[in-house]
Amino acid sequence: MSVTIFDVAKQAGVSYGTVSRVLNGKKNVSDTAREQVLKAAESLGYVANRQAQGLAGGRSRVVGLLVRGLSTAYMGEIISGVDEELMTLGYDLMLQTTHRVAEVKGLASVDSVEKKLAETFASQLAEGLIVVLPHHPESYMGILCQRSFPCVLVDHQGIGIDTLSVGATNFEGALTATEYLINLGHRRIGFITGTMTMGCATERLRGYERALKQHGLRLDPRLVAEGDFQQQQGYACAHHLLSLKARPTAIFASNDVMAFGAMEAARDLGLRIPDDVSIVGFDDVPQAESVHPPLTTVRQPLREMGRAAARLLVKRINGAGDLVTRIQLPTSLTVRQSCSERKPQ
Amino acid sequence: MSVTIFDVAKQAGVSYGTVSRVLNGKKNVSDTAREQVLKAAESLGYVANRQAQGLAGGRSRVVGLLVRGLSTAYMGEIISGVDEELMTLGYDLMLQTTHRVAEVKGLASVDSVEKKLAETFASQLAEGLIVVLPHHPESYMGILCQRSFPCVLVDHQGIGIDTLSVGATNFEGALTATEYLINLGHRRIGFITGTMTMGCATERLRGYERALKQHGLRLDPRLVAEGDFQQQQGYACAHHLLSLKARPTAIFASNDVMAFGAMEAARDLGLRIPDDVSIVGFDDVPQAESVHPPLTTVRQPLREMGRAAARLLVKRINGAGDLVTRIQLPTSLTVRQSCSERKPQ
DNA sequence: GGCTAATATGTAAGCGCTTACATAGAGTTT
DNA sequence: AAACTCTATGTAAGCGCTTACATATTAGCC
Repeated sequence: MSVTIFDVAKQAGVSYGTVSRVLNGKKNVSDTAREQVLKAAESLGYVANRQAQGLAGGRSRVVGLLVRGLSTAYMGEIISGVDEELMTLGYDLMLQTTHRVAEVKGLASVDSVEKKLAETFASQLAEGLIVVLPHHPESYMGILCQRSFPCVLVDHQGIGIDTLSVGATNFEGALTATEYLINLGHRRIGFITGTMTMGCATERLRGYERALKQHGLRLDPRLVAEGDFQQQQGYACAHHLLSLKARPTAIFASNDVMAFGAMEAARDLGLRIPDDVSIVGFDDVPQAESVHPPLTTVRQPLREMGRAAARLLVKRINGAGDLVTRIQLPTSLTVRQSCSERKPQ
Repeated sequence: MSVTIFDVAKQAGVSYGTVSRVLNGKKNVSDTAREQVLKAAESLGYVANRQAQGLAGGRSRVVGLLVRGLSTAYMGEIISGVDEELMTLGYDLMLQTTHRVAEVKGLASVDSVEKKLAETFASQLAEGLIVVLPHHPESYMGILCQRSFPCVLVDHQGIGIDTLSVGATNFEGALTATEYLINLGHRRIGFITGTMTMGCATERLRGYERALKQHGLRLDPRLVAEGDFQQQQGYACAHHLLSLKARPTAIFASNDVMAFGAMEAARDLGLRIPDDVSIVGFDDVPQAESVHPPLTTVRQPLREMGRAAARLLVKRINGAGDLVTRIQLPTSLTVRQSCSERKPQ
């Protein structure tokens, strides 16, 4: 049926062991043999059977990617990054969503995630795991790390000494963006938080607060509205903030999606962006540059975060026990057209 | 290291053959033996090694999913559906993106897709393939179908007698939506097309045209603008249409993302939605209900399409050679708040 | 040239499983 | 009770590969 290593060996006139060595780039192979094998493999269209490779060598060349859902552009960007890097590293990607377990089977989600992970680990299909934006990784990551199953957390602070993680400078990003607004003359800056149980959300709030403090501005709690990273909540929070007697002249939303909601709220209240109110987001998802006006936002290098996670994981898989346990990528302010100087009132 | 079938056999006091039979639900096993095995497997936390299963039985229980990119919510929904269904069917999902091949390696994309597919096929990691929204599937699907490698095309018309495909009633959906606008009293209805090389885009245009015709309205070519399924183009097209002397009172965009762009354009021109202009989209991505006003749109059951594709593929893999080669799912109009009756002018 | 040391190649074992086949035991038939 | 069937179970082979080991070849050195 399919071409095996034996077929290649026969055609090349060498033993199958030699073929394996050539294909795996081992040394101790003569140039002539190598050449023959390569030629034979090419002409027969040989592709190694991954299952057999995995079974024999213990290397499946597959890593698992655990995400909660795929409905956000945020996720799409990260996955793309992971995927790209994995390709260059010769790995394949097995997608696992946690939601599906919980939803489909009606189980408590943490339990099922845990079970799923254990199975992934035990079934030896994947050599490692990348977990994006987990809510409560402590519950199950412990088991895996303890058994030294290679794992990388993306966009999470990490859960201890032995966890690898990749993140971005949320605090600094929020600080920079807030300062940007302050420097534009804004004094009343509304802030829409993310889901406050998540590390990145609290970091962003901290950045906002710090910026105000550094510039001698008082933190007005009425200007901080609690969002949930969803567009509708962004709309609601912004609507509320912009309806205040002393309404803010700028709004900083903890992610782009909420910023989109804020833009809508502003418009529905008859306010022009950026003339009447400036808006800043966080993430820099692709849509941010497609909206009108294009959104000024704190860029998180999502793709690069995905790539970094993939690199880190594969390094760990290959036992390169280096000292890096966390990679923190820089955020940067992407200035577009949703902000302007505060008009003298 | 890991628990094997032998460990289970020993603990259960039976031979490994019996364990395999029990675990695979074969008959000719006594109840007592079955019970023993199950108990032993449970207590040892046995999970089968997928690689070995695949190698021995030729069933990897993995299917590949080929997509072009992950940045759209559209894709996310379909993948979620595929993923959900695959889980209940006991399969895992291997994600393959075509963009990455082209981008990373700098190759001509069709060539590399072809190569990638051939490798997937040959490496026997996946038992089948789901291809979402391919641009030119003819070029490579031929090879696979010919070798009877199970494949399903999603959101594509299919390319011949032997291809399985899943789609939605694009024509009917567009027809219904256009009729809806006509029934609201609109007579000048702008239309923004998708990428016209894609089947779904032409179908939607046909539906629009048919509706006009059926209601005795003349097709005004000036009211049809060519878009590309992207938000910016949606903005541009809508801006153009709404700037016409005799501007349309409604705009029907070929997907939601362009409808979002259209909403922005309308607002930037000082037009209120739905009072001054009605907007209709296509797809019903999650964001459609989060925008303001919530978007009236033709719902494509994206998740269900994904599920159907997964079901169809697995059926084909299992050799259930039934007659179904295409599943067409119904679209439906989701009425929200972006349309109103045409005001008497 | 005879020795060791290095290098190249062939062969066997085994990864964990499925499945075909052989065998033993129980049940049925006459 | 002998011959037969049918069911349950054990065993062997083999999926396609990697890798340790054995063997053959070559080179290097005094």
